[in-house]
Amino acid sequence: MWFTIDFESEEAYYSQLCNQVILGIAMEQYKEGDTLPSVRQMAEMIGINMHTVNKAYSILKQEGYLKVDNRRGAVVSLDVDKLRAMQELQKSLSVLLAKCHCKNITRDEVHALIDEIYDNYGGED
Amino acid sequence: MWFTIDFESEEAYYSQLCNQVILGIAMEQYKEGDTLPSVRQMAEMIGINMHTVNKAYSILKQEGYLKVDNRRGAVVSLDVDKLRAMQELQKSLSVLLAKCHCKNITRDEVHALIDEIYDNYGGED
DNA sequence: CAATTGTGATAGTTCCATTATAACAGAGGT
DNA sequence: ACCTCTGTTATAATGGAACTATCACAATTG
Repeated sequence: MWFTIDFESEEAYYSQLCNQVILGIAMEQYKEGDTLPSVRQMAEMIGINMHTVNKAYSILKQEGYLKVDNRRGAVVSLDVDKLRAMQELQKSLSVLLAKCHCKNITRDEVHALIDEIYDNYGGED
Repeated sequence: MWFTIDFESEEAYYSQLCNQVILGIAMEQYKEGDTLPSVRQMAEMIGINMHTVNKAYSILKQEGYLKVDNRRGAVVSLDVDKLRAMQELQKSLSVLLAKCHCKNITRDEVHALIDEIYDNYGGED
């Protein structure tokens, strides 16, 4: 996986990194038990400060994507709290779909786009 | 429509207000040509500063939900740039659906949730 | 003229994001 | 034991965003 930070983006560096890790897990380039680069390695690799990487890893840990094993570093470990995830999904979608409706994007177009994106992630779900 | 600010939320006040206006338009409680409360009225009504309301209105204007008519105030005026809206939708969904996949939320569950939410907005779309 | 509209300038406060430097405990390799 | 690497914490400094406050101005309506 190739991690890169868009230094021109308005999105915070730690947020960009979080999202890329989640994308990597969803696309199964990182699987349960795999280790991510250490905070120092990752920091030097993508050109940001160690603490910014640490902040991203801390958030990912809290949200149930990683666990930390001293010496091994950050290990992909999925803690599935489906109920909470569904609640957050509903909240995000309510605003997102409101915008779609205002912009004349039909329900079917949203469904089609979702199928298209979901095909990039693991096989059968 | 009842506008309220959650002062305990991490979300910025201007962002909360933007989303509520968009929700109001999507649910057709505000229609093309309707006027929103003036920046001063709205500010006093929901208990925040005039300039924070102005910031929200400016963003909504730039994103094509309002136009500003001196003396009348903020008028709902939908400028549909569907191509841009689709691009932003795809970007938002790619991260959102990655999280769903990691949390074992199936494609069908996402489709069902979308139908449920979309039913709250205008009729036939 | 009076009142209200959006808008702009300026200033102050608070908080977040980011960087920098330093230090510490825990674990593996030699 | 010693060295090295891990995450983690503390502290400080900087820049910028969010929010508030006050004053002011051009434009429009009654």
